[in-house]
Amino acid sequence: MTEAKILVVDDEKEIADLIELYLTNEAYEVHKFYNGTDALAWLKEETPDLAVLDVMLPDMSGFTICQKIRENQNFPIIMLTAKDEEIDKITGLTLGADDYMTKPFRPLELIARVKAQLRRFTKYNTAAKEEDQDCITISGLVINRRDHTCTLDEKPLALTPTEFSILWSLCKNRGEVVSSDRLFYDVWGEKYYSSNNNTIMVHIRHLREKMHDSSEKPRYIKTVWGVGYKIE
Amino acid sequence: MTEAKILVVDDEKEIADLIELYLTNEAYEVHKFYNGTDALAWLKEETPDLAVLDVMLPDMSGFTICQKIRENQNFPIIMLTAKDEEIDKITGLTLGADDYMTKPFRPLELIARVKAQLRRFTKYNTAAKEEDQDCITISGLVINRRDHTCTLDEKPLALTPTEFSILWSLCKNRGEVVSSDRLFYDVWGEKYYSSNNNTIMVHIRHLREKMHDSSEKPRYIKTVWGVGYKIE
DNA sequence: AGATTTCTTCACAAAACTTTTAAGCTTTTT
DNA sequence: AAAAAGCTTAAAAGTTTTGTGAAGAAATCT
Repeated sequence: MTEAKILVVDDEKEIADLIELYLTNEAYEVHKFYNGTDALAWLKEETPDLAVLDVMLPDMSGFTICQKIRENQNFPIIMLTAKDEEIDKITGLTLGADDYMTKPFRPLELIARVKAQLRRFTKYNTAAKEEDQDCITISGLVINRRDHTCTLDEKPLALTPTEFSILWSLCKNRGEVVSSDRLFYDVWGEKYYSSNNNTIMVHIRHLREKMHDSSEKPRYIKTVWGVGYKIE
Repeated sequence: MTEAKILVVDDEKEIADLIELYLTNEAYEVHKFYNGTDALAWLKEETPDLAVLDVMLPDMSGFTICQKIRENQNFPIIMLTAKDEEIDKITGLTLGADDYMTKPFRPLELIARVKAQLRRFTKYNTAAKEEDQDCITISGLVINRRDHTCTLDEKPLALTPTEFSILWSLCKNRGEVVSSDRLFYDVWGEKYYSSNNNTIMVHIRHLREKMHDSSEKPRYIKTVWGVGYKIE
């Protein structure tokens, strides 16, 4: 791809300018904005080949822009996050994005990632996004989102709505650690986002009870200390 | 890279000469200037592979040179700052430098960083390498940031969060020395920045224990005396 | 409304992890 | 060769995270 069009949004002027400088040196066409509103307005008229978004913007979250973009477009997005923001929060919320970097970052590394994403995108552009399933089976455990049922070794599991959501989130992200923050976000949504209680732990306990799973040597829901829970 | 061309600008003659000495010993081609004007003049004619710039110069700030360079070039820049300029640490990085060191510094560490930057730069510039940003494999050692697992010769390694972060940082910077300060910054973030204890050393020991690695003849985590640790 | 189920909070115990401390060892410098 | 600086080790002390039981609040059902 020659002279890809790149959208850069960051309210810290120096950083935005710096990124622009580096990208321009690499012969990219840079469109730079210091706030989300202007960026969104521009996005209505034009479509970049890639976007670099800061998470913290004065008028809106970079996540919001990311979501808006994903509503109808599929080009790569790289998010910039502050170092002090908890890493779980980042991984939890950067799902719509294709990559992220923590500030302060090495400009050259950003360039490298921009190039990598552009390569990846042009390469797999044709490949469709993963289709979402309604039923997941994990060794004896069957969970169905459509009719909201769950069975374990053929026997039905009666789950409460919250329990079901948590288990669904874990199954959907099978093999990955899902942090408490992430679970909270998945189940309760962004507005109730606060993880300063052990609500999730209690639900996990109930889930494990109903699944006859122990906390020490669990068959399904495993505790990843200091990180979260996972099912493999 | 053989015989990289390196620009050194520092008005303190002893320091500039010292840096030149060390770099020359490493077979680099050094171009040394005691002020910014001469350096900029030289930059109009030639292009180095890397630059080491002092922040405090008699005629202009090192940042100015840095910015001038960044107007049309992308080679790595390492800034030298006085110890008391705490804020400049960040500003230096964000204004276009790729690394920085506070004076007084250990010459060996500067060399390590020069090498690291050169390696990184060539790495970034080499042909398309479809690398997985979340999973690194180093001869038998596999570390995955996404599912937070680590295996050594197929066998799972149970790591604590801190151990995991340290090992990740070392693997991510594979081949280059990571100083204790750098590790501290990577793992704990800037707010807890203080390296006047041997916390890291203890974690390194635990890591080596779990990896069945010895400190005398380590397979993975190697001690680079006076500088830090590295994995190759 | 009253009963039932579900969800959240709290306090405390247990487990796991991190940091500190201190002593011994190795490398580098003087 | 002695001194200084840096690294390793081990164990104790401190902290954080997770698990559990029980109780009260909120929602749902009858």
